[in-house]
Amino acid sequence: MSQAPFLPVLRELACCYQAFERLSGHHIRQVGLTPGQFDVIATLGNTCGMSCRELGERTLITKGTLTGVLDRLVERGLIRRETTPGDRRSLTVTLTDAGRSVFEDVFSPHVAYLEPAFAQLSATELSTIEASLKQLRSVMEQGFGDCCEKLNN
Amino acid sequence: MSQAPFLPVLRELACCYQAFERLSGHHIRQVGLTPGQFDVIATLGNTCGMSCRELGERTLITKGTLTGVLDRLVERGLIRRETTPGDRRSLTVTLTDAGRSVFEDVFSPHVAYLEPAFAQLSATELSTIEASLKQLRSVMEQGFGDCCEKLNN
DNA sequence: TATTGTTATACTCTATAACTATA
DNA sequence: TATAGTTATAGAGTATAACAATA
Repeated sequence: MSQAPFLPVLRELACCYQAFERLSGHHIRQVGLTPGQFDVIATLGNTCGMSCRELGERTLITKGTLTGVLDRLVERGLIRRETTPGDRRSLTVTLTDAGRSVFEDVFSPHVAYLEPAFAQLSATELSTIEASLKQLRSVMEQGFGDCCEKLNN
Repeated sequence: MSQAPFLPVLRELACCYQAFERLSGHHIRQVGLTPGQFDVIATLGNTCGMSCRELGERTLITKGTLTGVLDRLVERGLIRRETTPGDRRSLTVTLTDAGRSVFEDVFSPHVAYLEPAFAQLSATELSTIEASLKQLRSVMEQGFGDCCEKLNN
């Protein structure tokens, strides 16, 4: 299972991501949001809205699924679908006031929650980690296009 | 959204993992396996089997879900549930011959598929990346226990 | 013809909790 | 009492493809 020298890296990547998911997922579910829903809220936070297409690209949720995720968020009054001026095929998705306040109530404490753990790392260490991740990602994206594109058809 | 200096690291981690999922998920689905099913097969590969509890801990699949995943793999003849000598509550899950050959047919070509991309990285670079991931994970696991424990009750 | 988003289908995963058998 | 797995339930994500409206 460890013939190839890069397998430990991939295993560690998976474990690392799962640690992150567990750490953040716990917080998120307490507000009654699923990871996908939080992803949408977090992506819309601090923006003035975007099309479903762009939202799908950024969250990596395919368009068929996205419709359902957005439906549930609309039901809960957290987002709004508006017609996009200039292109009547497109819809612009924005946070409602309630959505914005969920974003603030969840995201900021979330950051605050993570803060002490990350305080142990120096700026240099953080840069090294970020550089490592970027390098790893670029290797895996060889010929597959950007991380956040081309998923919705 | 980027007040905290560690947020870019988390964003990059998520993107990096998604790149990996996309890269490997594509291959896996072609064999008709879901990520969870592949996870089980890969975890059982090169072992002589393990209990559902251990399998759940390693794959991070909770026990309720695991039953269903295993059912589907049994249906397809890829795994077997056997009684564990010494503890009649426990079941030992092992790959069947068919399961082992799926493991070999999928996993090795999978590694071969990834190989050229990773060949660009030197041994030193790989170590740096692995060290970064380990450091990042350890920070996120502060007080949360090991990556692969305590998920099933 | 191509793009945006919705609908439809069938399957799978998720969280949770109650339950059986065994220890 | 605690542990190993199963069952049950309700909700949500996934892949895929066909579809309507617009460009």
